[in-house]
Amino acid sequence: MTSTDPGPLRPTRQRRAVAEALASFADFRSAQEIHDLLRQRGEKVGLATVYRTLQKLADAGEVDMLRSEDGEAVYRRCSESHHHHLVCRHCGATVEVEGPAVERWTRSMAAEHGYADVSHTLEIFGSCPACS
Amino acid sequence: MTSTDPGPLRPTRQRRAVAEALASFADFRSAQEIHDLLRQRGEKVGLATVYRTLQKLADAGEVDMLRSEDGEAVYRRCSESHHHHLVCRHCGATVEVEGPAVERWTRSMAAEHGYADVSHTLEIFGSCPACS
DNA sequence: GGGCGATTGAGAATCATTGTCAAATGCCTC
DNA sequence: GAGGCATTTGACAATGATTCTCAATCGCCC
Repeated sequence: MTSTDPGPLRPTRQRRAVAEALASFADFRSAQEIHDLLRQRGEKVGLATVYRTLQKLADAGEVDMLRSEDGEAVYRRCSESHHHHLVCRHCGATVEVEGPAVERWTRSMAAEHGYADVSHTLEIFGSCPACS
Repeated sequence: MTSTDPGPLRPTRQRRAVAEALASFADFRSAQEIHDLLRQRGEKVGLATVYRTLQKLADAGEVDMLRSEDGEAVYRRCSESHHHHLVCRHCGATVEVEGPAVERWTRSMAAEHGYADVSHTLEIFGSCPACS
């Protein structure tokens, strides 16, 4: 089944460390940056473990994952409801935005062309007030 | 200066080959797939050249470039107006969609938070009629 | 035809991400 | 609290896309 089997997911020291690292950031960070932060804090966590943990958190919907323009995966803790991001392309400052208009629009576009089981990705980039 | 003068862009055999390859596809292809096609056709074009050419075409706005879910860059020739894509996640069939609603929405979201110089990316994924 | 800068190609180099597999750990049962 | 066992971890190799290097070629203009 594609329906996610919740699975056990044991709370280990490493997983807690990654979760805390995420909590200390306000914007998107790559797995490598998170790994570096943990290193500096003295937490010993393997890089592969950071990747694995981030993926699981993303699957569980506890963090957002998106691709920066050069294709690198970046993560950020987030509210649980469906939303999108307004990201400053200079400093990375991020605002969560949402609105039924887009959701409705994507759904109707998909329906119009007979597409089922629809999902979408939407990110907005710009210069934040501080960087303009 | 960072602002690079576009420059002439010489029409070479290789660039023509890549352009023709793109013309023969209706959906998104990776640089590697395009390179393979050229190989099969007997055209001798280096992989690095295919990458370079695709990037230039994308910069010039003659092709669309987007990232598949696993971060790979994929390209497709496209109409010139601003639009988005409805992509079948099984077979890759693509439909170009557009609508002022989203454009308006993203602009107003950005304005509301004081962001300037706004751009956005939006892709819709689903199962096309043939794959459902 | 010649000059010359743009372009190409082959392969090395980079770099994020994933796979491997033995060792370590968390949890459950007794 | 000890033992059994599946999950998780970590160090490092492997993968795979993309970029870099640089000498050889090519296209354009005179």
